[in-house]
Amino acid sequence: MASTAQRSARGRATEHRLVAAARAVFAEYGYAAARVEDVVREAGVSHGTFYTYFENKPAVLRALVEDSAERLLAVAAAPWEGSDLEDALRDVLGSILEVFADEDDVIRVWLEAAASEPGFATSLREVRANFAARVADDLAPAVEGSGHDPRVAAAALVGMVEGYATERYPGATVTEREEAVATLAALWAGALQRLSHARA
Amino acid sequence: MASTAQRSARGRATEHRLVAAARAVFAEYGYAAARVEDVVREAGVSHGTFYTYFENKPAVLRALVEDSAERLLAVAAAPWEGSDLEDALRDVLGSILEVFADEDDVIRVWLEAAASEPGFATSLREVRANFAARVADDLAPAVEGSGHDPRVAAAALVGMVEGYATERYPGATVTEREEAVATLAALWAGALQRLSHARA
Amino acid sequence: MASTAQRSARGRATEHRLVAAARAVFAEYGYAAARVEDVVREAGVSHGTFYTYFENKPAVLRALVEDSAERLLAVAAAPWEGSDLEDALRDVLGSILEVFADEDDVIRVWLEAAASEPGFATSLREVRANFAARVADDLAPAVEGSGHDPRVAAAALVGMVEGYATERYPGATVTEREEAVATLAALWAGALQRLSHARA
Amino acid sequence: MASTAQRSARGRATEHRLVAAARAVFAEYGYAAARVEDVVREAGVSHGTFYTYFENKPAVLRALVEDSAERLLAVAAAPWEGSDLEDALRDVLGSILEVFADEDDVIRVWLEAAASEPGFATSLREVRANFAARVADDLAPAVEGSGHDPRVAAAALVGMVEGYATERYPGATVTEREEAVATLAALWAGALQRLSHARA
DNA sequence: CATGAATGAGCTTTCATTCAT
DNA sequence: AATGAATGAAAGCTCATTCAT
Repeated sequence: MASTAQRSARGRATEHRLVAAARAVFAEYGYAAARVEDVVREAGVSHGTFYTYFENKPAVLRALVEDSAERLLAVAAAPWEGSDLEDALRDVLGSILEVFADEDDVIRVWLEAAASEPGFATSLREVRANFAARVADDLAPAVEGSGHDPRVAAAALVGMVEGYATERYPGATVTEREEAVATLAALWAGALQRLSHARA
Repeated sequence: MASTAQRSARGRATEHRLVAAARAVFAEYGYAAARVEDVVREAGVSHGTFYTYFENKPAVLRALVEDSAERLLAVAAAPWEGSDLEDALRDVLGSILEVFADEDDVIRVWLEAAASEPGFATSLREVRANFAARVADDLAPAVEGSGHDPRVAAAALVGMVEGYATERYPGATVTEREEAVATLAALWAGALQRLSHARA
Repeated sequence: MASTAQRSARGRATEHRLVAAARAVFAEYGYAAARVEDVVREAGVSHGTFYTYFENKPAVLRALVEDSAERLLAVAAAPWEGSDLEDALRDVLGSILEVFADEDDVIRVWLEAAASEPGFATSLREVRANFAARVADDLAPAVEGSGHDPRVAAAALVGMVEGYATERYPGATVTEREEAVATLAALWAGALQRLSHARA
Repeated sequence: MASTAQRSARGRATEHRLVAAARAVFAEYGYAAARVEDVVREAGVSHGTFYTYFENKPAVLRALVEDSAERLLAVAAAPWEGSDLEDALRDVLGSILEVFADEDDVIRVWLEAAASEPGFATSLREVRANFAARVADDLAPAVEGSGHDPRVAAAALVGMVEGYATERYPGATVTEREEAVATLAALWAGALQRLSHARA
């Protein structure tokens, strides 16, 4: 039962259509309001077919979330490289915004579902903690002796990117999107510089 | 026969217990998973009584959200005063975090409900836009001619605070909470300074 | 949530109607084929009402079965009194057939449900074991030294009554019913006499 | 395209595996709870194959039941031979218990299915009536003038055997099984003797 | 004001059965 | 003969909402 079994090519195609349909339907109605019926209609399959591939409604979201989580964790783990800090930031922020742009619809329902279904809250916490820990580790040396907690700064900086990425980026023009990377990198770099100069 | 009518003292007390119960229940289960039955049990009243005071389930959340929105808009509108920028930021960030600490549970369900119910999405957008506009206006002169869009910076800075406030602040120790204001103010001030020095 | 809560008089009446309706519907269609919808239609209540009183379909049958089991266990435990063996047997067999006549419809579905739902199999085994143990104890002295196992004889005699009671008794005429008690008592008494005279 | 068609050797083997699988699955889960999916998994064939051999789920049970019914009717029809009554009874009861031991699993589901599906109720009634009529005919002369109804006695005696056979015999030890024939024969003979001596 | 029994629309899920390959 | 993906009718069950008391 559910999507672990071996599938024929036809089966994989159907499963994929269901996943794509779920993504579209969840994005349009929200997770709570979306019905399995909406998903199967969108996918053009029968009701029963849904349950050959997914155990239930949470299971499709889980499939979507797993993919997004994987991409997010990959960006979080990637090396930060560049000629200087701001250059490295531009690079990594560009990647992050790209993932956010692609996965925005999934991330929104993930956030929604996390409020009522503990499993999604857990996976969300994990991804965020991963980003925050990564940033905090990078920050730690610079912040040393400043009296500031690198974990606080990390949470704030991660929030800065997430906030921009989810609130403003999806509706932004191409031009704004391109320029935004530079602006965020500048903000982050400036913020960091202030912390590292601070004396307790 | 919803919550606009004149109430006796007893009536106001019942209504208040329902609102408090809804807040607790929504916080524990999430908005989607919370049932009217859970709310009335928590409030110690009967099923029917709920509908004497609220038209339906969204209506209680609306009552909660209206209060939180009012407080948030008040902080957004408050004058930013202080001997220098960082001092003013510490002041306003302190107020914001205080509100977030109080209203955190409501804000979470608000975010959740916004995903499936347009009304809550609208009010949420309004409050965020209010903050972002306020910050963008404050930023505009400093950013002038830097090539950076003040609206991008504003969204990012608002996101920074919201991110820290919702993710890390609720679980933080008293000490961290006290120090966090200074850290956020420093980050914000440093970020701003970099923007204003940038040349297109 | 199910029938343990305190009920108003009206509530008890509704619950009773549901139990009676379930009894009739199960008897007509069998347990497997009976739908909750059939029960609520028969009871003249809505679908939802069923679930205010019973957790699910098995739960109503459980209510019915508990009552029947209680009556059966009461007959099994009653003292066997009479001027001689056959007289005592007539007395107790009369009681048993009376209960079987009343509870026949419940016992049939109980048997059916026991095949697919372990809970009902267990309760059925318990009641039968109770009868068999009671009879075996009564038999033991008479069978002593005969080379016959009183438990085998007990199972057979209990089966004899159950077989007649469920197969032939329900469709029997009043006259046959009255005479059957004497016939069964004679069979039982004769059977016993043979065992007690047997030599290993 | 059910099981009447001509089959290749391979086809007969598949059909046989399905029948055996159904028997095992029905015995384990009961008829109502057993799914066609369980049967085909047990048989190691695909879903579609089931319907090449059987029209539907009842059809496999029918196949099983027909075999059991045939064996039961054969014992019912067999001549009762022996040096005296008890000897003849031992002979016939031994045959009956043997069939019951073999067909116990089928008989149980047959009983279950009879409660919800009229066809199985009919065939069951037929087999029982056959036994009862045969026994009643044998009894009639001996009971003549006793005031007892031979059909009542027959139903009781058949129930005695069926009761022991289904309740106690399947779980019995080899020794008990061997001795049980003698005990049942003694009970039956004793019971009969009492009836024939009775005066109305 | 308060109660809680009753409602019924709506959604999820199951599973016997079909049919293109 | 065999496969297994797809179907869709049927239930089961939940829960927001109503209303008689």
